[in-house]
Amino acid sequence: MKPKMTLKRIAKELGVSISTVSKALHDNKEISQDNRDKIQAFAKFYNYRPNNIALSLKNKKTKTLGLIIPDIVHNFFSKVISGIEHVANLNGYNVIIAVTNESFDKEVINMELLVQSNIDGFIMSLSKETLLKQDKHHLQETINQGIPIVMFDRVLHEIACDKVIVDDVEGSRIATQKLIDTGCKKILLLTTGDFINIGKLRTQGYLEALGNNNITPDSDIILKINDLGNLEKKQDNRDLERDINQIFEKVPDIDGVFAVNEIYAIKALNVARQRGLRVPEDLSVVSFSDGILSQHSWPSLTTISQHGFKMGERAASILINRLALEDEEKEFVTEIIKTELIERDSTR
Amino acid sequence: MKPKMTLKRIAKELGVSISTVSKALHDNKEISQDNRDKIQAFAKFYNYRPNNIALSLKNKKTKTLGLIIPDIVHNFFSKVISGIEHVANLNGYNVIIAVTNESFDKEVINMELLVQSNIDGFIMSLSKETLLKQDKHHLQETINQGIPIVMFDRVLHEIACDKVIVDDVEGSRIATQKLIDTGCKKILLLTTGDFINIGKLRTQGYLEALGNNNITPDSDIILKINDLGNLEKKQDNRDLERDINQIFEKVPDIDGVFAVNEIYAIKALNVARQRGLRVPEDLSVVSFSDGILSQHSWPSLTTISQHGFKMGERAASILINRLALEDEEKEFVTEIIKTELIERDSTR
DNA sequence: TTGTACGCGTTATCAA
DNA sequence: TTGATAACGCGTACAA
Repeated sequence: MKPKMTLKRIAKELGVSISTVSKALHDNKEISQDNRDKIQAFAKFYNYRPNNIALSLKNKKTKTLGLIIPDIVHNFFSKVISGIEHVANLNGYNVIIAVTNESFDKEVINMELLVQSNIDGFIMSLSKETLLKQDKHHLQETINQGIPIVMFDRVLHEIACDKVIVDDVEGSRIATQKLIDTGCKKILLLTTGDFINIGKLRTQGYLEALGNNNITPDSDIILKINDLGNLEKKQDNRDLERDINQIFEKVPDIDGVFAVNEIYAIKALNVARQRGLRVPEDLSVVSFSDGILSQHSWPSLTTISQHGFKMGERAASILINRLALEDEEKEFVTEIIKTELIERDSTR
Repeated sequence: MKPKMTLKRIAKELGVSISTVSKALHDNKEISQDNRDKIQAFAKFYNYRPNNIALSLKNKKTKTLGLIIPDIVHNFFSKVISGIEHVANLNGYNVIIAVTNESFDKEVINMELLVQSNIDGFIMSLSKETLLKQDKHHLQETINQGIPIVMFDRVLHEIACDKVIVDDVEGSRIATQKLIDTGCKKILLLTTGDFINIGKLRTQGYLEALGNNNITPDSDIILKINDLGNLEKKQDNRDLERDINQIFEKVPDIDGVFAVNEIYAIKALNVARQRGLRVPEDLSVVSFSDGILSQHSWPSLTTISQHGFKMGERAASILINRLALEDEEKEFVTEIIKTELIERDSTR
């Protein structure tokens, strides 16, 4: 195990000073062509690479981005990470990922840890608990420290920073309209509690679509599911199926379902099967979040794609651009990623 | 935006020397109790945190782990990452993730990049292309540079390093045996090309189970699928369903399917549906890799769980232990994570 | 054209 | 009990 090449070692071996080596490697004209060639050849031969830590210490930049997400075992977030990774690498940035597991405390701790790791900026999606508590002191604090934040998907609009979001209202409107267009009259909405802004917004889109078509909303067929954890992981989410079933019991002529995420949609599919309803003949289903479940379920789900990969790409490039600007003057932007209706077999 | 607190600033404010401050903050008895109290209080008040970069420069340790994975949008890898994150954070380590997209070149480049970021060690799962080419120079090189590697799942046994794997042979044997136990006589195997060692090993387990029960293997019902990319993402994987269908055409009395991953199993489910076969009454299906698809498919899939989270945890703690040892003497270990049969609705 | 010296923030050694 | 100094690796302003 050979020790690492450094400017110092090169200098000693070649009998010149460190700064000569440094300049030569930067192809500085101050240094004679002869020496430049010699030093560069030597460095190349021994595969010299400048020490990033030393550079970081000097430049006060680590070329590292901190990424805070609620959950990594989640198709949407995985896609976002992919997108972030992609443009980060293109620009010579590394990405450190920290997972909050939807916990406010872990979000705060992770951010502090990453700040101490001297990351240059944050990309983050807030935990459910943070959204619920509406506690944003840690966010404001990091911004005050001069560390820029780009929020995506789950954002807090009161915070002055860049944001990348999906037009949840529009996406839901389109989804609901699709159901109406294919003849649905009674559309069950499966959504989250209002404290999650995406749940709230998607509910709003649903209501707007109904309004546009002069359909009176019926609170009996709006189910707000309050789960703080991660439903995908829970074994005991039978409860949800039971709740959905009860609604069908009460309102048997439901002919459409709009679910704000894939899991809810799958549950609806299961209930339909239990009740002998054919999808899409008797019941149409549209889901938000185009993930792996939608593609492989039976029947495959018509969904609203959030373009997670693209969201990640945009978030990363916005952050990297801001970091490149040095002096903070550019206005904060809120970029809206267009959603897209992907038609599959769960609708007519 | 206030400038960061440093030893130097504290020293100046308090009118003492930098080294006094440093010692006081380390509660060094050399420094008078008075001064220690004063300095510590001051530091606490101004929320002083030592600069990790400076520490890294001195210690030649970054407390950062490099993670190289083929694909992040993949349930199994996500779980492994979760496990790694978990123990890494517990031990004060950060994790930098790089994705290879199954490409050898990206694997090489990413490793070089992370080496330049001065990560302390690697955790990695090899790309399909690397397995195919059997090119391992980049692995050997990093090891020679004194950077430890822990490989998981997709490993190369010729490389001297720690490894965390699943007993693919045993898992497959158990899966196949389960099918045999429930009465299957003709079991279709859906596997990958042999160049992927997990495909090879799982095939071996299948064959062993047949042998144990005096069943003669039939090459007509062994389908080796050669995909280098990521099948999950391909739209045109209809081909696979067609191929499976053809086998059923040829061998109509197939009554069981063992698939080495979830996607293949889902495809089998689809083909069964097309052919009017009831699962599990007419056809039983067992899959490897317990992911989100297995839980939510219809019927839900009996699978072999690889315990991805645990694999990640073990890989990380093996690496962190080795890093703590400093001088390399400990023997390399190969840890085998027990698989587990998770029975769901696709088997009787 | 080359080299010296300093600073980034920290710790450790040695001198006062 | 305290402080000055060197060192980690690099870049650069300035001196030679």
